[in-house]
Amino acid sequence: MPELPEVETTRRGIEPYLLDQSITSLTIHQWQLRWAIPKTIKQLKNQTIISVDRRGKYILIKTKIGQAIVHLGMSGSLRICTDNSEPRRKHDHVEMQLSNGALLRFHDPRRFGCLLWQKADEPTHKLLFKLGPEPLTDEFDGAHLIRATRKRKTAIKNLIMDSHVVVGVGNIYASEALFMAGIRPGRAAGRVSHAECEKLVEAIKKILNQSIDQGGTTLRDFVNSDGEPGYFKQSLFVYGKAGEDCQACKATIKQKVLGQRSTFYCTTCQR
DNA sequence: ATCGCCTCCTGCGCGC
DNA sequence: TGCGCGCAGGAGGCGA
Repeated sequence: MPELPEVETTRRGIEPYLLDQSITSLTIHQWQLRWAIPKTIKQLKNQTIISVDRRGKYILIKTKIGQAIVHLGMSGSLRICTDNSEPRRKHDHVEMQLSNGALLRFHDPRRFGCLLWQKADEPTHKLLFKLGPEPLTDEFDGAHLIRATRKRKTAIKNLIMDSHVVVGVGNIYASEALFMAGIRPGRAAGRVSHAECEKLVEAIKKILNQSIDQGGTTLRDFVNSDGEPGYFKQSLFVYGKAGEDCQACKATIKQKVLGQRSTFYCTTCQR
């Protein structure tokens, strides 16, 4: 399940193959993703890619006349094939042929991802318009989280996973960051102290940065590789560890559902 | 404005 | 061994 570090690693992995290349053909094998791919996506053909950016978990492939907006959902991946004999796999829904001979493939078994098109003269896409700050910028700081949490009754874990508050914090790292900050996931956001907000912000940045650093070593897996691209197993303290001993205090890691999502925490380390 | 539930889909793991 | 069931999950959309 791609979290922000995986998406950023994907962006870095594909960027060198896409930048300054023109799209010589675009083949859609499956139009029905989370939302149907718009027919207007065909405008990409013969356009030159001028940048490959990321906003939250959205990858933005920009040309002069507009940009493709790609989301990997939870099972999506983007891969580069430089060997044209490599067969298309099941669930390779979109193929983008580039002028340098590379082929970009969008693979997504569960089809929770999306591929949308936005013309350059249109206002910011509604999916991108209301997004909160990037977690790794200075804009996301303690003061921001304090502001966002005051008088909020929703669980702090739900709040940090809300993309209007901050983008890119997924279910796994939400549990991990709250463990690192010593905060119970279910606590009302408004009851998290200023000092704890500062701590939580630092924990989120640390976890995401660590994971991106690890991803850097797997960049080559984005090209001509079998299996899934270089997603990485960061060493996790609580996620998926229900029933196991907490590595910090030996208490048993608990699991509960919060906002319809599995949540893991240590009742001793987190208050 | 805020909250919480629903939904999309397939692969996997479990129990029998 | 094989089958069927239920769960997992990002995040927008919607009803209350």
